[in-house]
Amino acid sequence: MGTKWGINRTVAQIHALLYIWPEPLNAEQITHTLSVARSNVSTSLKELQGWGIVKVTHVMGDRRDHFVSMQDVWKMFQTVLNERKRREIDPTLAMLRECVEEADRKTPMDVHTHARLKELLGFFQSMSNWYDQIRVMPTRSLMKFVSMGSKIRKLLGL
Amino acid sequence: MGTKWGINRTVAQIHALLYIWPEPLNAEQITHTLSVARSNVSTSLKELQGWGIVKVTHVMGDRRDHFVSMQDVWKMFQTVLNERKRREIDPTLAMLRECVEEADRKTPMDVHTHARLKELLGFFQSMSNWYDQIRVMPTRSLMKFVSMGSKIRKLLGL
DNA sequence: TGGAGATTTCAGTGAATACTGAAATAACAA
DNA sequence: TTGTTATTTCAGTATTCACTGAAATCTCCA
Repeated sequence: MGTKWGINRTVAQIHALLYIWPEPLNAEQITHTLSVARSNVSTSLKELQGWGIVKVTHVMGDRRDHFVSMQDVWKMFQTVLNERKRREIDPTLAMLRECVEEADRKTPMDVHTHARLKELLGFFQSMSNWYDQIRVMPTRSLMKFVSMGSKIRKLLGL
Repeated sequence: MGTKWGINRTVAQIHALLYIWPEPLNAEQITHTLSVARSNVSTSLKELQGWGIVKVTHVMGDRRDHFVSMQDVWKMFQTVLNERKRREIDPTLAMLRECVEEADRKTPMDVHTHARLKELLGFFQSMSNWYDQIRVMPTRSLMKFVSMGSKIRKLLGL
């Protein structure tokens, strides 16, 4: 599933391994388990730390860095969502705003094109706000919120 | 943003063009506008039709196929979400179920590993249910639902 | 039924991305 | 310091994915 969402194989594999493994693993162990180059493991671990879902720990009497994955899937979901918003949604939003502004200035602007841009911007703005809601929810609330299913519509009277 | 989400450039470009363009376009016109090979346009259009967000139309006195994009961004969001669920979430879910079943049979199973698998399965199941909710919402309800923002938490007493 | 235009298929090529291994750097203990 | 182990960087290579252009197929009209 990872590759379909723009995540590279090694990164996904390492994350899966750390998620499921009961104890912290060092880079060497990961290298052996997955049969990939040591350097590849190093890069991928940095990537995962960049996303905030893998952390370094240390084990007694061992100089080497050891790594663990975040264990709470809901927390993990929030973390990744938050990071994707920051990296991908926010810049898109900024760019769309510029587009609309520029379109507003160019007076003989095609009315249809203008409408499409504004609709798109509106959508992204709503989504952005919604993401912000998810981000600040305590994990437990998020779980409840998502698990609720059909009750939501009734509650909101939609 | 497309490539980061596993969408290829040409496909994204063609979709953007059709979304913003006021009239239906034929493959020839797309080829010229975007400077890509005719065959590439053909393949990409098939892809977009496969996702259900582009449709064929015909214009009077023209044998050639013309193409239009879905115009309602919210509807489009639902359509893509729905398709991604079907293609990516559902198979993952099935595979996770198998894993958990197999783990249940193997009696001296690592308890931590088992717990992780179950947690992951639980998460995907919740998400799956939630997706199903989104799918059946009328566009207007979805808009309201997403736009509501902070009111949701209050309403749900979270 | 033949043929012109429209569309698709697909083998080959090109571009982007992932991965490796060697060398550089960093961390630390003696 | 100096040597040892751990980690990172990066140029080169491999792999995957995207794209092209030619040929095949399809569609429809005369």
